[in-house]
Amino acid sequence: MPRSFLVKTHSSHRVSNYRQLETQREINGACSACRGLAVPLLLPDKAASSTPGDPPLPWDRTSAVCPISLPLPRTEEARGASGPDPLEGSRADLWTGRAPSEPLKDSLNHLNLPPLRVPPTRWPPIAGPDGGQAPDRLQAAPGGLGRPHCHKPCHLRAPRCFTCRFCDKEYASLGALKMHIRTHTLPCLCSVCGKAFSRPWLLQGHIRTHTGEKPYTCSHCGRAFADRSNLRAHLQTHSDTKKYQCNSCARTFSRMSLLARHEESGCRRGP
DNA sequence: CTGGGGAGGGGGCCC
DNA sequence: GGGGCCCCCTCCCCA
Repeated sequence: MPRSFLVKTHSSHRVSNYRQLETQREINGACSACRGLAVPLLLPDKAASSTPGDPPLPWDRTSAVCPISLPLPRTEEARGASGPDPLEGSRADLWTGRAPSEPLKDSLNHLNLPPLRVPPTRWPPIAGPDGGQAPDRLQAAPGGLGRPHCHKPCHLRAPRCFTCRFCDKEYASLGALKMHIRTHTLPCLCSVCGKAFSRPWLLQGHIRTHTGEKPYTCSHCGRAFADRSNLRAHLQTHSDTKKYQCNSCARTFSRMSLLARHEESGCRRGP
């Protein structure tokens, strides 16, 4: 069973757009693990800010969340040369207090998050749909991250378990719970594009998409990849034996996802 | 429909 | 206990 399968099984739960999760970010402090991560290159055009005079955007306020230093020259020419930023509206929504865009509001409703406190001194208020304060989704539980005891039937056989107050997942240790909590709070923020991640190394991998760094090289063809997993998947293409076989037609595939898509499309060839 | 690259996610393990 | 890293996975997109 895939490990990720344990948490999110339905595609409807997948958050492919980080606008949906940005409001969940841990507010009351920077992610210490992300300190020191830097992007030593020019900002791509798509990361340029909006028009001058607009309120400052997240990447201009690195002190707000994760203080990832970004000593980048950002000229007005670069700002002006870029086209409209598809994420601009949502970013501005989150950091300026303007009412969230409709997709963002829908996402918030979809997430159905429990409340969590937002310290007003560290985080700009997010306007709700009616122009008032947004629903208080980030309010922390009194005195902790989660519920230290189960008050319902618990699937863990541990004498004590910790339940995530965001999604009711249960963990045998507080450390495991804290790690899980990060997937809700997303404390690691990319100062280039504003995307948020649960862990520093995820952010590092994302930063490579900005830098173009590809440290993983295929020993067969020399092709480079930014992500080890993608290299591993690529290595499968060099393999004669494909791991995943269709039960109906015996075709083999290099990836489970390809097999799944093959079966979903309706394999009628038979064995 | 298929193959593959790119991006990102989660839990577990080790130090 | 925390952080870094690993492994395995999914989803999206394009040719």
